[in-house]
Order: sequence, then structure tokens, then C-alpha cells
Amino acid sequence: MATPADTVELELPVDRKSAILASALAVFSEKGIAATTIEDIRARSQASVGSIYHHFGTKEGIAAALFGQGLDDYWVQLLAAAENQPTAERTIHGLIEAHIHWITAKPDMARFLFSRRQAVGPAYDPAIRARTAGHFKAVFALLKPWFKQGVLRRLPAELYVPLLMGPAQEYSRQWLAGRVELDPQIVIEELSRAAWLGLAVTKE
Amino acid sequence: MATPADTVELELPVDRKSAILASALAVFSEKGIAATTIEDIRARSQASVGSIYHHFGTKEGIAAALFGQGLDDYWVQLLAAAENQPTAERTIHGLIEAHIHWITAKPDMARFLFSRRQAVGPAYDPAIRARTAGHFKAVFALLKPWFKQGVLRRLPAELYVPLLMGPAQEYSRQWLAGRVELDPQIVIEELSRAAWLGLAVTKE
Amino acid sequence: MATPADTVELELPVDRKSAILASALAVFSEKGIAATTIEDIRARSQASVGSIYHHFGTKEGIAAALFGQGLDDYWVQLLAAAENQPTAERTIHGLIEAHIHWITAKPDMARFLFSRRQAVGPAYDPAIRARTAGHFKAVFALLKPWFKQGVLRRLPAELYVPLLMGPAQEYSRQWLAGRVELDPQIVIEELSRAAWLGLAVTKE
Amino acid sequence: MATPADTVELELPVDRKSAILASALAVFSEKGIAATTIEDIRARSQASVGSIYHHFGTKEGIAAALFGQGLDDYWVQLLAAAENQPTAERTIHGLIEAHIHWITAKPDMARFLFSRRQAVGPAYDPAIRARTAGHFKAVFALLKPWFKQGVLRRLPAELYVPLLMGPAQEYSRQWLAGRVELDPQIVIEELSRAAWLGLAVTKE
DNA sequence: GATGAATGAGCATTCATTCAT
DNA sequence: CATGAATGAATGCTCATTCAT
Repeated sequence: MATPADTVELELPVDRKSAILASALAVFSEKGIAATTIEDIRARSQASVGSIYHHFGTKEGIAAALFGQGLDDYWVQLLAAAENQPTAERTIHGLIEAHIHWITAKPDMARFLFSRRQAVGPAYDPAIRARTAGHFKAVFALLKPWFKQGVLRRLPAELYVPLLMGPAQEYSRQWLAGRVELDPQIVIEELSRAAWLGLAVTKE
Repeated sequence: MATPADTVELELPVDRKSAILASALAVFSEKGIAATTIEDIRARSQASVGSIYHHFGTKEGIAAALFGQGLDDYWVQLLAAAENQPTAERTIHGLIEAHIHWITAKPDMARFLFSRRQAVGPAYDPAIRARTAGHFKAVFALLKPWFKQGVLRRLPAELYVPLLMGPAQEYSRQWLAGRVELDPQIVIEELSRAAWLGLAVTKE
Repeated sequence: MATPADTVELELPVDRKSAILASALAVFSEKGIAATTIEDIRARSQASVGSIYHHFGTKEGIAAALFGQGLDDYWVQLLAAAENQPTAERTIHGLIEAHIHWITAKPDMARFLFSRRQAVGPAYDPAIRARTAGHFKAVFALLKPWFKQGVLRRLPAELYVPLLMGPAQEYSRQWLAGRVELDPQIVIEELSRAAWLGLAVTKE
Repeated sequence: MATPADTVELELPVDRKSAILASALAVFSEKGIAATTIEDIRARSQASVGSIYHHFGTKEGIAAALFGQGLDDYWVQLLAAAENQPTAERTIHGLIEAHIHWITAKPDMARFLFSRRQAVGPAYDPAIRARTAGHFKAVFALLKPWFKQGVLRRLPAELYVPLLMGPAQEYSRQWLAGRVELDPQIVIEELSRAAWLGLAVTKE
């Protein structure tokens, strides 16, 4: 067995394009998006400037490609986790659990994705918004039945994300910033509980 | 009739230093922090480059000064709102309400403050963390009695902020990004309710 | 024949890197090192700022490259002139002659080289010192035999350069500053004589 | 007794003007002339920018004042040392001795003075040249008798300084640069000897 | 597709100097 | 005479992007 697990750095070059994206993500995470230069990405990916521009056209092109990739990956996880759950409570639990697992598994991508406005310029805003909306709609569709059954509360649309994901999102930011370290299982239970209580119809 | 109300721009120059800070905040909000140049700030504040550097030493110095100012202002509001409340529920309600009012009153500063990592470099991190921790402690002290009375749940410290402020924070981000527009009163009630349910001891 | 001999200025661009070095030397000589700006060098070399930085990394990088080049060139001349001389006196004469010829042939480089401390920052000091020491050692080795034969005096090491090159060096500085103009042959004889008398073992 | 010997730094403020000059010299020596800013001088002299400009008008004005002061001081020493000597050899010895003593006593000023071209801009050149010429003439007059007596050689005027001061000057530069450290007495004897041999008429 | 030298607009920062108090 | 806030031209350097090979 040649390469030990922590020499990950050197395993990049699957193909050029992916290597560049992976390197970009790594550097973004290390130095911040704004502070990252093409030269940083070039050095890490062992590609040439020309090659980078050949594949992505612009610095922002790299970020956009990365963002799209991360966005889809994230929502795919959420969707999968929420499917085929027997109850609303378990569905919500599945979403929170998937969220925490995902940021834990891919912290660099999470950091990048959650820095929305810094990551990709306003030009890409509509596209991203549309894509996010699409994903969200798919997930929301899974909750529909329970709204009809009166298990989940009917609220102004803009409040669902804050109530559902707000606590998890806030915790994630702190964890990604290295300010916090807890047993994931406890965190998931607690954050799911909060989301559930905020959304569930009170029995009286 | 000399100056119409919306020509606010021109009323800046109280004293140089404040004018620079105010202008910086305005430009940060308009173009984003990373994209803001000293020249932008200079043009808006009608100061000279030299003057800016005389007062703040570095571009980051401006951001740091602004951040400190905003941070204190924010927490002062929270603290005031949470003081002298008769019940835990009302205290939590006060905090959320103050939060929403503050971001509504000072959206530019809120945008700046909530972009933590982009706003001020890692050099200032410890200082900011300490200052935030201090403010938070003061607020948390107001909730102490209810922990002792068994009204509020005892949880790992890292979960209080997510449960208490997470929903409000998530909503604020969307509102500040212009993605949402709701009746503040409804928002406050809903977000307070979520925070309360997440923190309160369940009667059973 | 298109370009007259004194339009040397326009013949620069052999390759970019050399053109930049040559231009830098010219401007250093004209305006002084401290007063020379990158823009001066850029204008003269007809390169772009980016190109200059691509090749030399720093303003000081240019000076360092130039210094190394000049240093080697100077000592190569001295060494060649001192080799294979029949007597100590002729060896010393050869060194002084080579020195005067070199500064006469390359006054700009001489001015640059002899302004040691101003030319290159302290960071490069050790490297330069080592390089100079190496060159000096090679030359000194040529004089060794005559020390053994009792023709040249044994003195504290630090005095050899002052006694050998001091008069020539002082004259050179004045000549390079344009304060003096003499028949080189007379100068060489006189300065060689002084060096020889200072170093030779007195017969008597 | 209040102030210990090594707190010399704090004893500056005799009067403002002198304090500024002394500070300037100190900083020049520490950071180099080109790298010294008015702010450096201000900080060390504990004067205000305004005050500095009031007294010297320009940054170069400081250097010029300092240069004049140092130049006169140097030559006064040389002259005194060469006066009333019984022989040409002792006169030359006196000059070299005074030179070495002076640079040893006032290394900062020596460093400043010997960096001629960097110290003061070309504007002051004629004035300095004239002043130096005057001083030199006075000293040279002391040697006149021995030229007439055929003890000292008649040479092109431009060669006297190189032959007389060249070795000492070269040694001084190295000593001031910290590259050398010898017993002053030996150095003086050796450098005087070289100067004498270079200038004396050979007995045959 | 890949390479890397070249480009040049743009930026943060410095610093001598001025001048109102 | 002293002070220090204010000025703004000038400078070294960065970096996204292009393009000939």
C-alpha cells in the first residue's frame, strides 16, 4: 500500500479539470475566497495558467463551477435522507442529520457554499437562486402530506427555512469556524427537536 | 429648501474620523467588503487618502474600528431589551425582537457585522471573540435565574446560540440579502416562539 | 547602415531579462539608485511592469541580479590580469591596471558596484560578502609565492585591500564622480607604485 | 546622579535644533539615509513635524546642515593634527592619525559624511566642493615647504588625495561597515607608512 | 489541450510638505 | 516657535487575463 491516508494532497490529478476544482476549493478554504489568486490554484493543481483559463474562462468561472457542484451534492444528500420517512418528525430529523453529516464530511465545501455572496458574484445570483429553489421545492414536496394532515403548521413561506434549518445552520457556522466541538449525535437530536417544535402544530 | 431628506449622503462630515467610518460602511454595503477600495471610501467621505491613513493606519484598520463599533452597538440593544423582563419567555422574546429591530434599523451595519470572517482578518479574531464572549455572558446572566428554577433547559453551552438565535439569524441573512419581506411583527412572534420552544423545559 | 553608434539606447532588446538589467543600470547611473523607480526602468526597457516582476520579483531583485553580474565581471578581469606575471611588482601593476581599465570601460556598473550599501539591502550582505571573499581569495593566491619568498610583507589580513587597492579606489571614486580627468597611463603607474611600495618588503 | 550612561538616547533635547540634527544622524546611521523619513526623525527627536520644518525647511535641509557641520568638524581635526609638525613624515602621520581617530570617535557622522552623493542632493554639490576645497587647501599649505625642499614629490593634483588618504579611506569604509577590527595604533602606522612612501621622493 | 511569458489597469500605502490653531 | 491633522502625488507591487508557441 503505497500512499498513506494523509498524503491526500498529492493524489489530486485525476484529470486536469477536477484537479483544478479540488485545488481551488482547498485554497479557498485555507486563505479565504477573496484572498485566493489564480497563481495559488495553479501552484496547487500543478496545472498552468493557460490550462485553467482554457477550462473555466474566468476566475469566477472556477467558483461558479465549484458552487454548482457543491450545491447539487448538498441537496442530493438532504433529499435522499428525507425520502421515505414514516413521519414528519422523522423527515425533519433526517434533513438535519443529513445536513450535519454533510458539513462534517465536506467542511471545505461547506465553508465555501455557505459564504454565498462572497463565493460567486451577483451575476450568478439568479441562476443559483433558481437552482436552490428547485432543490428546495423537491424537498418541500416531501413534507406536503403532513401539511394537509394538519401535522405541520402553515406559515409564511419565508419562515420555513429559518425555523427548519436556522439552528442547524447557526451551529454549522460555528463548527466550521472551529469555535465549537460536540458529539454529533447530541447535536443532531437537539437541532432536530428545535426544528420539529418550531414547525409542528401544537396539540393543545 | 436646501437639502432634501434623501441627500443624506452629503450630511456626513461631522468630524473626519466618523465621516470616514460612515462612508466605509456605506461602500462596504454597496459593493461588498472585498471589492471596496480606499479610493471608494475617500471619494465618499471627501477626506484625503492621507487623512484616512492618519486615522486608521490600514484598510483593515477601518474595518476593525467599524466592527468594534457595530458589535458593541448590537449587544447594547440586546442587553437593554432583555433586562427587567418578568418571565423567561418574555426575555427571549425581547432578545429576538431587539435583534430584528436592530438589523432593520441598521441593515448596512448588520450586513457588515454578520460577514464576520470577510470583514476583519484573522489577526483580530481573538479580540473579537473575547469581546463577543463578554457581551454574551452579560446577556446570558439575565437568563440564569430561570435555569435554576428549571424553566429553561440545561444544554451543552455551544447549543444555546443556535437554538436561541439560529432561526432569527437565518431569517436576518435572507432579509438582508433582499430575498424576503415580511411583517416584522409576525416574524418576531414566530422566531421568538421557536427559540422559546427549543429552550424551554417541556411540561409533559 | 541604419543606426549610428551612439543610439545605443535603442539596441537594448536582446532578450527581455537582459534588456531590463541594462536599462536598470543606465537609470541607476543617471538618477541614483534610490531615486530610480520601476517606472523609469520600465520606460527605458520597453518592458511592462508585470514582465519586470515576473523576472525579478522585487525592485531589489533587479539590483541584486545586477550586482552579482557586475561583481563577477569585475573580478574576472582582475584575476585574468594578475595571472602569469613574472614578478610581484608586475602582478600588482596588473591588478591596478585592470581595475582602472574596468571602471573606465564600464563606469555605470562601477558606480553601481562601488555604492555597495546603497545598491543592495542588508539581506543580500552575507551572500555578497561570501562571493567577494571567494574572488579575493583566488586573486590573493596568486600573490602567495612572493609572501613565502619574503618579497611581500606579512600584515594583518584586513590591511591588504586598503594598501593594495585604496589609492586606486579613491581615485576611481573621484573619476566616476566626474571630479577628475587624467591620462590613464600616468594614473596606473602612480597608483601601482604606491601599492607596491606599501606592500613590498623594504630592502635595506 | 540621575541618568546612567547608557540612557544617552534620552539626553538629546539640549535645544530643539540640535536635538533634531542629532536624531537625524542617529537614524541615518541606523536605517540608511534614503530609508529615513521625517517621521523617524520626529519620533526620535520628540519634536513635531512642524518644528522640524520650521528649522530646516526641507528634509534635505536637515542633511545639508548636518553635512556642513560634519565636514567642518572633520577638517578642523585634520588641520590641528598636521600643524606644527617638524617633518613631512610626521605631518602625514598626523593627518592619518587624526582621520582614524575621528572616524573612531564619530562613526555615525563618518558614515554619513563618506556617503557623499547619497547624503545631499546635487544641488548642494558646488557649495560642498568649494568648502572641501578650502579646507583641503589649508591643509595642503602645511605641506608646501616640503615640496619646495624636494622632500615630497610633485604630482598631478588629482593624485594627492588618493595617495595620501586612499589607504586610510578604504580601511575606514571597511571599519565603518563593521567588516574589520584592528588595533588602531598598528593601523595608523601602516596607513601612514603607505601614504608617506607614495608621496616621498625616493632617495635612490 | 497545455504552457508560461507578457500585459497593464488598479490598488494599498508612504511620505514630504503645508497650514490653521 | 510649536503642534499635528490634512493633503495628494508618487510608488512598488499584484493579479486576472491574453496569446504566441
